[in-house]
Amino acid sequence: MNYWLLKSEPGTFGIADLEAAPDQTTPWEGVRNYQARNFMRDDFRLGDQALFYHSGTATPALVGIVEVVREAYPDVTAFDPASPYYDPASSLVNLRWHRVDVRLIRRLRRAISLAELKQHSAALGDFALLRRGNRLSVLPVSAAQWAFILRLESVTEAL
DNA sequence: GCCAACGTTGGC
DNA sequence: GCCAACGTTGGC
Repeated sequence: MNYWLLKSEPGTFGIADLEAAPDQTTPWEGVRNYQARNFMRDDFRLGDQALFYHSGTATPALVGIVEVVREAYPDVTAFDPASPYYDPASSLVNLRWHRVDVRLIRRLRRAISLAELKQHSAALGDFALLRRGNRLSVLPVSAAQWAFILRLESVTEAL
């Protein structure tokens, strides 16, 4: 089983939107970065879990845990000229973009902010989220990082 | 709103 | 294949 982190701006699609979605499940679509796509297309497996991260907010933070319930399939938003994710270079015979489906497992008991994660950068090791200038919207999380973050969830923030 | 990081595009 | 221009991301 692999662990991941998925970024989303809550103004576009936040954890509240996922909670409100049918079966608390959503296609993770609109990813238009090759490295992020490759993770989803090549490495996302049924049952993999991912941290749900809110970006572009006053306090960017981890807010939930989701599970992969469908492996990669065509991201048809790329075919729709009316979609903000439209990409005329993608078609069914020359498929460029993929999506997966994820289902909410649960919210975190408390949001864990980026600032808090940075305080634990030594324990987290080489964490893609904390790498300088990282803008990847889909990134891997090691089993050790995953376990550490879930332990952190149970701890009152030491500030 | 600013700006650094960095991916993509396209001319050559 | 190089690289400048440009666009986007995302923290602050």
